[in-house]
Amino acid sequence: MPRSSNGALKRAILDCAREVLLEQGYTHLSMRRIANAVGCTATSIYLYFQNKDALIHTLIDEGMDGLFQDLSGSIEGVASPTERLRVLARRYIEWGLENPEYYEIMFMLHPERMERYPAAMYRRARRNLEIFTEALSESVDGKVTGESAEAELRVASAAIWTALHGAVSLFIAQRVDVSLDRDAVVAEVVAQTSRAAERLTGSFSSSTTFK
Amino acid sequence: MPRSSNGALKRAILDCAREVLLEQGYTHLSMRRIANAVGCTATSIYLYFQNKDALIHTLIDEGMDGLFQDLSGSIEGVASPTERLRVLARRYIEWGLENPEYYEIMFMLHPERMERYPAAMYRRARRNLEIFTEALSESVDGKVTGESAEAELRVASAAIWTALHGAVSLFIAQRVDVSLDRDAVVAEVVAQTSRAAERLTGSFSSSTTFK
Amino acid sequence: MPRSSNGALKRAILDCAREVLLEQGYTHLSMRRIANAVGCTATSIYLYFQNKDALIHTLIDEGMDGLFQDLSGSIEGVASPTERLRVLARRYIEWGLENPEYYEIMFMLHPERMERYPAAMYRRARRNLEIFTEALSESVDGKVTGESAEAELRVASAAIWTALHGAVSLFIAQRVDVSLDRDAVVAEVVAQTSRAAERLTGSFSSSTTFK
Amino acid sequence: MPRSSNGALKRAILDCAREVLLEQGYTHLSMRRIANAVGCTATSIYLYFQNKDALIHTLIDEGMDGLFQDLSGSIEGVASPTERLRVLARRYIEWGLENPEYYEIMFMLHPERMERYPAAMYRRARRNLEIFTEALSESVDGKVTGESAEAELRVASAAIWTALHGAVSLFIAQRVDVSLDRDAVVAEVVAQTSRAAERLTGSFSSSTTFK
DNA sequence: CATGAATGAGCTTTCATTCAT
DNA sequence: CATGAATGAAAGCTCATTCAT
Repeated sequence: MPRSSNGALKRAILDCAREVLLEQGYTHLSMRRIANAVGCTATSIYLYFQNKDALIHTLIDEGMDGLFQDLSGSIEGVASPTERLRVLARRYIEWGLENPEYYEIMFMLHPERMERYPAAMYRRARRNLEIFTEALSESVDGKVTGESAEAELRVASAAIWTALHGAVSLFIAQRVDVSLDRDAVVAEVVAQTSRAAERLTGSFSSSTTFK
Repeated sequence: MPRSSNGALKRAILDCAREVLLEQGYTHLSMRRIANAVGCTATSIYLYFQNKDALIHTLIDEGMDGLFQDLSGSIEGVASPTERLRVLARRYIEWGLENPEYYEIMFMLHPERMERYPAAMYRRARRNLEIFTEALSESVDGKVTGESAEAELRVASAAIWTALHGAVSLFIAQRVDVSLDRDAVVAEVVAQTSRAAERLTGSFSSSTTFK
Repeated sequence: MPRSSNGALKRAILDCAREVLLEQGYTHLSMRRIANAVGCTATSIYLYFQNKDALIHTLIDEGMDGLFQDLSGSIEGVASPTERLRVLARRYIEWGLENPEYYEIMFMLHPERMERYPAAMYRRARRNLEIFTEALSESVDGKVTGESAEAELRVASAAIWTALHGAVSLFIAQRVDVSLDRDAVVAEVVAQTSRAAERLTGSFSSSTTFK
Repeated sequence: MPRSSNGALKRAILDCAREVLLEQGYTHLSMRRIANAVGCTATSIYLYFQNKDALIHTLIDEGMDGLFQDLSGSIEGVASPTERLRVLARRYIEWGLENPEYYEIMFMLHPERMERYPAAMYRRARRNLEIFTEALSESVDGKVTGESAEAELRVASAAIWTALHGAVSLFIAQRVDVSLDRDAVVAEVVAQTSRAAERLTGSFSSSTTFK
């Protein structure tokens, strides 16, 4: 069953892997099943990927890149830094919900699999976090000072990211009560996270120090 | 290796399953490994649990109960509703980080395994969400009115929960940058979520409507 | 296809493994083939052996023990030390030719497989060499003296062993010209090796020093 | 990666095969690995060799020729027939230890692979035995007579060869106690074998007839 | 002359589960 | 109450080889 050459099969393998992922979940993602979906033998996959790890890493990398393109695209032309942060938050969740199969392997995989994640790919993946840190940084523009300013920003953007991730992952896992209006929940999460800037600059009453 | 009868072995199985879970992760949780840890045969496990699903569901149920006990205990004697919400948020994260093996199977499992989750257990699990809804409800005490008042509260508490879950799950999966101060991130997440009440009651400026 | 319990299958596995070994050679000795020969599934083998290595090591150990029993039995009641050495040499070759399948895995395996050979088994295996050293030692009885006496004996018995092994292994591998009288070759090898004692004691003319 | 045409690639394949053999052992010698080492595809190998067997046979043939050149060269100018035999014995072992990768496939392969060994090559390989027979023959020069004289010589030289092979193969397989002085063992083996002439001519006391 | 694409057979091993005792 | 014996399905992976280009 020869293909039209030129790596068309490689593309097909990646696509079908995502398909399997979407329909049967990561647990059932096996080389044989992928091969079956593609219409080739399991052996053929090894012509394009050194092993299963490499295949998955490629998939993750594609996902990371796709997410980053989406996020950076979304804030183009958005002038207000505050608004930019909000847009990012919203796009993150939406991208996750639109690409659950990517999202699952990107962020919901057992850490064991990630230990061997190549450094070059890791750097690309981090951009998805940095874009939040940057937006937050511009958003507070100089108002957060002191030695630990940068650390504070990184902490805050990590907190934002975890919150967004929580929403995406629970929706994907179908753990959020279906009787709730999904859009409303998303909006609420976005609202909660996108006020981080105000907190950092202390621009509202709450002066509580948390234990 | 006969036990003192009467389900002592059942207890041992559950405990050892958690042990295996903690030490080797869910991926490596197999009937044989549990049996090995217990000191019985894999067959024996089937005397107490219909199958692997049932065992895991029991484990999840125990975890859900443990979490609920912990959460309810934590707000006993806390008068301020606002403070109560904050305490709950903090306790949720802390419990998750203290009981990662429970948390992993409770909330980080592929939905496939949950599809068969028994209704009775499901109801018990929901209390962990409801406790947030209640706290939030008391926190806004009557200030959120109208037909959709209840829905709004449920939406808001779902949003809180997802944010908390995001933090716990990413920490467990070791996906949060290790160079960050974990306590600081947790504090930040707690801070972000525990201001939900203010939002609902409109007690601050932001009047943005989210697209 | 349940067996008569009590490890009868374990025995059958070992026996059939030897059978496969004899008929198809080590290269084709696979878990599946063994299972096929036994009449069980490959999985069942793992009930009795941790893995393929363990199975082969058991086989080797059995062979080593069998050889040792044979060798020690052969010299019982042989009074003359010189004659004892000759008998050992002859029995070694004969045992090898009678048990080619054992011999092949015992001494003709790639060292890679032997790296993991358990220490306890290794000690048992060494007895087959030591029995030669002892016989040689008694054979020269005190006539070889000096600091390096023991080392000399060990060197000489190693040389004897390698010669015997060479004959066995080449016969097994069918590399010796079939037109030759096998018994004659064996007799010649035995003759060559069993005069080692004379050499050590210098009881004949040859005083050449070998570079 | 086109070569300078005319079989340069064939040469590279053979050389790299030996390299792989030396570094990874026969077990890991696969067409793919050879191709990798050469820098061509596995398919290309089939342009020069009908199959893996043919490749290995060629390698064996080269080895057999190399050994023969070495052996014949070694006795040039050695006048004494007795000394010639000794030199041959020593060179055989040394050549084997210096070219373990050749030796392994030449003499330590499962007979299955040799069954298909081409007759022409087989004849060339035999010269390595005949050179021993000849040396032995000259060594006893007319003193061994009778109908079976030739057969006796062939038997004796086969015995010599097996002894030498035993030493080489066990050293290569790392089965000889590493605490022993290798040179001493080799010297001992050479000593044992090179006295075959004396035995044949009955030039020493031992009049034992071997059972 | 050389390759890229592909395969089928085979490998060791792990898994959840069943059944007679 | 508990086990020993056994299984079928599946996993990831490697191999020698073929064929059209």
